[in-house]
Amino acid sequence: MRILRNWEKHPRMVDDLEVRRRLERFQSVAREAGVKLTHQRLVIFRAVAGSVEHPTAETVYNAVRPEMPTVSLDTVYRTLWLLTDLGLLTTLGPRQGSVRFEANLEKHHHYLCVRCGALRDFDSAELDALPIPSAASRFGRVVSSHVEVRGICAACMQAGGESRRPEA
Amino acid sequence: MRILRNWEKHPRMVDDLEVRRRLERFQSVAREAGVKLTHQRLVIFRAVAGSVEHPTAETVYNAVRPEMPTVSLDTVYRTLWLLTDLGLLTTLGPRQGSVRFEANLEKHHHYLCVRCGALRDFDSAELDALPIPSAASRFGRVVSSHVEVRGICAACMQAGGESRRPEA
DNA sequence: TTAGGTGCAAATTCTTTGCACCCTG
DNA sequence: CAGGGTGCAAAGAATTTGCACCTAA
Repeated sequence: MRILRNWEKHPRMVDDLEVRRRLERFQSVAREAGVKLTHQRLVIFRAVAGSVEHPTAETVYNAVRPEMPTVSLDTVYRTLWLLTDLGLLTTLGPRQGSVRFEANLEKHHHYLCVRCGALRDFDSAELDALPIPSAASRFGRVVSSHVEVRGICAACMQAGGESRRPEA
Repeated sequence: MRILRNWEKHPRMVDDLEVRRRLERFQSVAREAGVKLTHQRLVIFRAVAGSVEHPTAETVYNAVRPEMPTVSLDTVYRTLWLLTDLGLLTTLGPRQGSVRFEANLEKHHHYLCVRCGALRDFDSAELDALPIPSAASRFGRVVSSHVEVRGICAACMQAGGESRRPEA
């Protein structure tokens, strides 16, 4: 059993209405794609859709086991990637070892704590409107862009926090 | 032996003067920190300092072996993390499996190809000056920020590219 | 009914560690 | 010459895969 990181200890929730909206979308997208709506998939998607923490596969696994003690970690992985392929989730690329998933598909930006790895969304109309410099579009087609702000989160400032290898 | 990704096939170089500047900095920082200047460290640092590709540990390993056939992959790892701890390198967090390192410590931004994983720097005075919204600084102290632009790079657009699991 | 989904266990991939020898300072 | 550094091999963590059974449609 791995040591829990700070951000894994304090699950925050997405508001209920939004979760229901995401679940509906899941059901219609899945049906349309001819993908079966299994109990596992529902529960796993709900776990991600209801979290604001950008959980890892293992975090989702832990969140889901009380309700569904027989799931296997590999089903969680397969389901998360399936949901990503269906366009229902987005991944953030591994930070400190593990890929992290999110169900927030709206344009937004990220705050990353380099101490504990906490990763939170924030909105900013001003940043949404950033121009893409030609220095960037020179490399190829541009699909999206967002700002990543790095720092030390309030919890870590206060606690000292278990300092894992930061990524600068 | 893993299949090479597009960006691993076309090593680009940093200009010579800049590499020399970085090597000098390395020597003085290492000396000051009481860290030994071994042949391995020099060669490994030069490999990262001279590349514009944000190489993984394994990419560095391959780049360095012709010159130093007896290095071990774990020495490459230890050296890269040492250099990072000394503040001479920065990491980008793993993308598609592996952590990637860079020696460019100036403020800059990133273009990421979601197909092949190519990751390139670009500069933009305008983006350098972007304001940090209070929605972000609310989470804690802010240390840095940069823009990440995602898209499909020119090589992949043309080639079709081996499509690895993209990170959206 | 039946193809797709799941659980289990084993395999892979990336990275770190323990230990004995080596080389820089 | 002493203590840090290196190479080797083995351990660990994260993720994927093969296979036989199960279940939603």
